[in-house]
Amino acid sequence: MMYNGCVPEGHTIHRLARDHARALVGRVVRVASPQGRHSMQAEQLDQHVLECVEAHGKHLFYRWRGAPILHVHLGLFGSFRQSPVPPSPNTQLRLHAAAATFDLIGATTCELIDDERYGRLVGRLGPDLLAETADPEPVWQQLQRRATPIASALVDQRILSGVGNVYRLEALFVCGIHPERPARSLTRAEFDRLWQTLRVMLRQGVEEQRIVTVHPAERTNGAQGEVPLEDAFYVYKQHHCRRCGSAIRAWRLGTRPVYACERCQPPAARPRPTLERRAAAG
DNA sequence: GCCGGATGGTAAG
DNA sequence: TTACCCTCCGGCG
Repeated sequence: MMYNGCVPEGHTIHRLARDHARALVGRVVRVASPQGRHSMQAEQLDQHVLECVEAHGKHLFYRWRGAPILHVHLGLFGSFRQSPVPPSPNTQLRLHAAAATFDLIGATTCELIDDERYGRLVGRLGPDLLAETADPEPVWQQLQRRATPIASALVDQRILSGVGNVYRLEALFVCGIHPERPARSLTRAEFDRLWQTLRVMLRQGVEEQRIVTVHPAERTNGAQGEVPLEDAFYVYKQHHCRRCGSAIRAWRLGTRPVYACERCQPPAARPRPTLERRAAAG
């Protein structure tokens, strides 16, 4: 299973946690590092019983009976492959129990950590949209304080966790919010809708193991069978708006590509005057 | 065969 | 802001 064969956002991580837990928890797991770069970690984990697998934002944590916590972050290229044929020579870590084999490839982080580091890592993450009881209030508080573009704030994992480049752009489109609007310019109603939209999108991604944000009624190639790539997104890598037909604008925000329909997502009409300006005017 | 991207993140300057 | 880490794949010669 390739999990899209693509770059992971929170939905991929949560799906992996679920699948790995079902296949491996409670079992003695064989752990090896075919590539050799993680032999030390493999030796420490081999033949231990896996107790649970947790996902926090885009981080994975594996807890073992009598061994340190395994921390995995897939980064941009990382993936797990299930019983791959043929196996990649670059396999960093192989987890195997009973009939299940998972190979880790290309992860930026594959390390053993203690509870203190675990606490620090999880502690610096904002609420995880895929956590059942994710609390929107601290996120709303943070956004109200920030002048940075909302698109940038949405992928700041300290504010909220699990959202990546595709989900942020798709959710902003669905909510009619321009990516460059200052985070603090959002109304509470806009924020609530954005929060809800992201939660629904991510949950759906976990189930479908793929990002498809376009509503079935808006797909051009019918709603049956596998959704073709050109029917998956509203704006990400698109050229024309599916709703109004205008050109999708593509540009760079920081280091990341962003896409928006500036007709469906109008830029802020008038920037709110700053305190200084108001003082000068008064 | 080489080059350039790609849904991420960190750390140095 | 920039460099860097990780892998795979398609485009181009």
